[in-house]
Amino acid sequence: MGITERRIRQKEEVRHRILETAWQIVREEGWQALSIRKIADAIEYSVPVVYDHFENKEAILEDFSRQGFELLVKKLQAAKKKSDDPATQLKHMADAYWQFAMHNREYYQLMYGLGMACCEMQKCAPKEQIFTDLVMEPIQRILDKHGNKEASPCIKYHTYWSVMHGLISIKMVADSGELNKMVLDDAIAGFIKNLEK
Amino acid sequence: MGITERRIRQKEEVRHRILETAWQIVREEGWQALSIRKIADAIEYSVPVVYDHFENKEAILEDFSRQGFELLVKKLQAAKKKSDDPATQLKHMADAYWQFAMHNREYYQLMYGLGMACCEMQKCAPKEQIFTDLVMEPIQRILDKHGNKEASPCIKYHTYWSVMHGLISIKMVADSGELNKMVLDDAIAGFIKNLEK
DNA sequence: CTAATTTTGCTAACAGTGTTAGGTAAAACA
DNA sequence: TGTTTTACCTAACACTGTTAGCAAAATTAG
Repeated sequence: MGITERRIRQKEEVRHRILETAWQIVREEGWQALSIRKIADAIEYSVPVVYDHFENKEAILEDFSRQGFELLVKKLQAAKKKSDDPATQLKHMADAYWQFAMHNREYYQLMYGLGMACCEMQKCAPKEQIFTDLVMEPIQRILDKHGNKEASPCIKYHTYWSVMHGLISIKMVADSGELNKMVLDDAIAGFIKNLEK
Repeated sequence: MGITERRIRQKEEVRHRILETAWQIVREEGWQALSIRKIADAIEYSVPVVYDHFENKEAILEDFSRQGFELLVKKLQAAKKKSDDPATQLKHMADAYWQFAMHNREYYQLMYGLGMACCEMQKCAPKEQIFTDLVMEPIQRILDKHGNKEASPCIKYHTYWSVMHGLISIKMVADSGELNKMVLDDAIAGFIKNLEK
């Protein structure tokens, strides 16, 4: 009885085309230009069909957000593997984070934009956990190596994260040109030096 | 001939009521709940009257954004005046920035939210200049005092700004509780220490 | 092979949004 | 008093997300 299988496959294909089309619209016109009707037109179906695959518009955005987090985690993991030295790992991850944001602006805007992030971050607790592990571990190693027992690794983790996010988010909204990767490198270098004290 | 004067005053009053009402809606229901029709209903005028005072909705938001920046600059200036020591000034300003963001969430969301900031920051070049002066000067003084000639004050300025913004913006979207003012203090302390090297 | 049932997809609407064209009544001026 | 300006409103346009209800097609059961 391969009939139902075929139907599921067909349904999956429409779902895929919705996401594909939506992504194309976002790339060409930005997030705020994305509408259900535009998607429906592009995939040559009527509007309610879109609602057969996604509960609402937010569900589509959440899907992209999830994709974005998965890609980012992969990039960060790959960056971390490039070295065994914790300080170098933190530098490489900052580099990867910067690259991700610059080459996937649409993802980044969605993931950390005001619209979604508040809802998304809490739902993505496991993903947040990955981030924590990824960053906390090298921080802890540096603190241990230098016998820095006063510093809280949790606070340091948030500091590291904030420095990266702050730089990139400012870069995104007010790309002044002066704000290049040197600033991030400087900030991360300062952060690491402060860990070693 | 005080007639025209009175009419100007009346017109100004309606404009003021529009802003007042809009602000109330934002406080009670958030930015995304603000609509022209709601404003019109609340001030007991028809919709087009709103457009006699503001070219469009964005103009209303820009007005709030301007208010926000003015208030923030005042707070930063006041914080800076509390001390003559440049490091203490940077700390006090970070403190004031944090306080501003926490006690004026609506302003902060608008000023640095994805929607406006891109358009706003460029228009507000003079305001940006104030920020630059406010922060760049103590940074330069610290660098000079410690004979740190390699470091670029421009890069340092952006670093300082990014650390603050990053922390607060993450706090805004994912208020985890762990992310408190201690993190900011830690980050700023590290930043200053790195200036003195 | 026919009849019942599920699935699929559509039209059309609802309740919003920002924005504007066009007309009317009131106020100010000559 | 007549003319012109101003103030204001109704009604619409072109969108948005979302859903109710119906018709046709595909699948399943008898």
